Amino acid sequence: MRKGDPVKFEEKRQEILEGAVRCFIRDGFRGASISTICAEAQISPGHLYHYFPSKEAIIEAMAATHLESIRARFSQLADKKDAIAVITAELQRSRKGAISGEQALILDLMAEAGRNPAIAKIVHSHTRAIRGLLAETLRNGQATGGIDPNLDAELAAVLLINLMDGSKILRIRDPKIDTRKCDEMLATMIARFLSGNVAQTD
Amino acid sequence: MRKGDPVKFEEKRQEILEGAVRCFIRDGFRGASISTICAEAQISPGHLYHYFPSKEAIIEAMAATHLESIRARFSQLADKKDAIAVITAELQRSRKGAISGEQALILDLMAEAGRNPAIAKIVHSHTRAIRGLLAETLRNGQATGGIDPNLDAELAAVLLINLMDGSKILRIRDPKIDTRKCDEMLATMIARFLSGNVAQTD
Amino acid sequence: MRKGDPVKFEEKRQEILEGAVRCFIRDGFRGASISTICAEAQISPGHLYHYFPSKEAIIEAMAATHLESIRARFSQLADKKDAIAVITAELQRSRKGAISGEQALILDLMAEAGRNPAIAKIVHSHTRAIRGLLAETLRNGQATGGIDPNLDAELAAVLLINLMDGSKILRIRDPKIDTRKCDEMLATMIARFLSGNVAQTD
Amino acid sequence: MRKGDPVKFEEKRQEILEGAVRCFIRDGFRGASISTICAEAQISPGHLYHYFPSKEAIIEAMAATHLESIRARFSQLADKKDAIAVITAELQRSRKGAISGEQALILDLMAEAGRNPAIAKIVHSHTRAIRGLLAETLRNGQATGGIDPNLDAELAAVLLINLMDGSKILRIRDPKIDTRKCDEMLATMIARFLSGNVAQTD
DNA sequence: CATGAATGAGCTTTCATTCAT
DNA sequence: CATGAATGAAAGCTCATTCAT
Repeated sequence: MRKGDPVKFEEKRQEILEGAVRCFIRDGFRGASISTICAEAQISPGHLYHYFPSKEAIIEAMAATHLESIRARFSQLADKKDAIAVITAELQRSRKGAISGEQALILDLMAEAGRNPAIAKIVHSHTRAIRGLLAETLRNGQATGGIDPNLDAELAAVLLINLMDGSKILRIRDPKIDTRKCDEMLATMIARFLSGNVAQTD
Repeated sequence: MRKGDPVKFEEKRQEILEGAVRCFIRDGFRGASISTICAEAQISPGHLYHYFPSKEAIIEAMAATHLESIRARFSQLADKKDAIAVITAELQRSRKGAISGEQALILDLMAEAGRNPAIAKIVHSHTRAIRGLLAETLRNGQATGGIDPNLDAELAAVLLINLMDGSKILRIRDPKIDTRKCDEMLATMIARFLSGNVAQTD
Repeated sequence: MRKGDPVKFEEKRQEILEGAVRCFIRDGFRGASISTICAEAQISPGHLYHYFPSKEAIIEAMAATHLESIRARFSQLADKKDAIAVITAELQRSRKGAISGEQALILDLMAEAGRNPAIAKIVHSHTRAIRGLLAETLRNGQATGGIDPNLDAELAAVLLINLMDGSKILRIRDPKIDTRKCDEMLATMIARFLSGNVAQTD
Repeated sequence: MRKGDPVKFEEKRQEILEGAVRCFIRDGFRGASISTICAEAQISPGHLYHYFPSKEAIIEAMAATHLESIRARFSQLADKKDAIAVITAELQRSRKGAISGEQALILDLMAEAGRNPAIAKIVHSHTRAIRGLLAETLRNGQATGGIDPNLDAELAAVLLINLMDGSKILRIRDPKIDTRKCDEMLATMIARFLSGNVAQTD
């Protein structure tokens, strides 16, 4: 696991992870085999272990990398936009996103986190980060108006994540769904939720 | 796959499936092995193949059975309650539900549906059924008042399923979450969505 | 690891162990592979694990069985003969013994015991048993005369085992050695030791 | 296998062998891996093959070197002392010796010699040398008195080696053994053997 | 109906060895 | 001289599945 040129080493690691992602999307964490990953990354099985000590470690590294890239994207969005726009942008990206099959990957990741403490830890930390970003955006919205100031920002952030998670399953449940209409109604739902109609709550 | 008494045959099948569910919850679809399932169902591996032609078939039958039981529950609820009550009841069941770990099972199922056409088909049909039930309940609500009549009931049903799916991930993302508060805010969200606040939507 | 007929199960286990012994003699513990053992025992690699949970377990079982058979032989000898005859008989058996290569096996076993606590435990218990038997025989000899009564029987037993162990290496050190003469001199050595010449000891 | 400075080359070879010995003691011949040896010798795997063409060659060189150092020690001892003192000195060294675990190494070596002709050859030559030295010492003793002149010096030397070999196993068979007492009785045994007690031999 | 012995492909991982730099 | 990236065969082991009883 030592290396000469740390830069090249890290590059190769990323290359392998990219191959692994493709395999995980195609076959799932358990379904993907080391030899498939090696074929995808164009290296020999022996050499893979130069970069990762175990399949487990590949999954962990991949989870960390993938979730971090999501978090980074959120961070950028959160800087410039209001909560609704952040969520909307993310949902659209999720649907038309560069990496097809990302949804299944996240589902696998969450299912794995339900059984594997190491993955769980990574997911928890990621979740905290995302939730924090969203909550802050919401608080900004509450300060500048437009968002119901009575909402607990942290909890509302939880629900927004909830919605985004659910929408990853949406296409699996019905691949023929009209994405456009669906996004519109999601926007409606979020808007109504955050704007603070008190009609039926108490 | 021969059978003497079709009733006993079906009973045994269900018994095996119940054991399989426990294994799938504990270890996931790939992680659970036939021999584990046999141990759980107290049956020999040879005999198991009397009831199911393959592991694949067990997963499919289990998916069908499990989703059907969810649908049946929904059907009962939908008869008597309004949409909000249906969702709320279901969410609470999901959290405090008899079978702990059911969430992970559903996640696994959805992830599998993303790769396995046979499972996908089962999920699609189940989704259509649930969505139909919810949409009908929503339409009733629109007729009797209390629910925004401008909402497309089918699409709104999609979103409600969305919320329920997402809330399966919620506890995995953060096991320490305050379930009570979260349920309350979910109710708020749904109420605001369905009641039809027009604040920011147009 | 369960079974229908415990007798057949045990028979098969012994059969596998016999094959394993041949492999261990030929290739050593580490050098022998599961697939070699399977070939020797004429079973498939998967099936081997029906009878033993690991290669480690095979080595342990084999060690236990092998050492036990040595102990049983000693036990029989010790009943009827004096110490010198016991050792002499054993040495001759070791040389002309049915199982050729047994010496290398024992060496491997001892080397393994030096690193592997599980094997060490088995060896220790075996050693205690053998030493006890020899010591008793020696004490009988001391009582009936012919063996120096001043000798500590336990310690003397240790030395006799020492001699037998060493003689396992003898043939490896020089395969052309004159076994006959060597045995004679060993008998002389033992006789002189046990008879109790006080010439140079103090 | 090219070399610039033959002296430095040989020094590095020895350095590697020293590292290898430590690995072989710890893990056995098969258990020790090239990369472990490289780590121990602080050298890269590629570079190691500059000095040795194969792992096999390392074992052989190590065997030759190690046995030669034993022979050299014997040679020194044999110059100045009588046979009993030589053996006693060696036994004590073996027990309290600088390199702990050396016993296991020798056992491994002998077991390997039982299977590997190249190693066997080295061992045979070493054995001949040691035996010659001991036999000469014994003949000296027979000439100057104190050692039974009727003993075949070569054969007696074989038995003394026998004893030394066996005592390498002693501590493995029973780590709690009282080394001091054991050494004393070994001295007694050798003394009685060499002094020529005729009590029960004819 | 029911068992569990048996298979063999495939899994993750290790390791001696080679080679470009 | 020296590195460590790279290979590929083989290791121990698991598992879905079949079959004789």
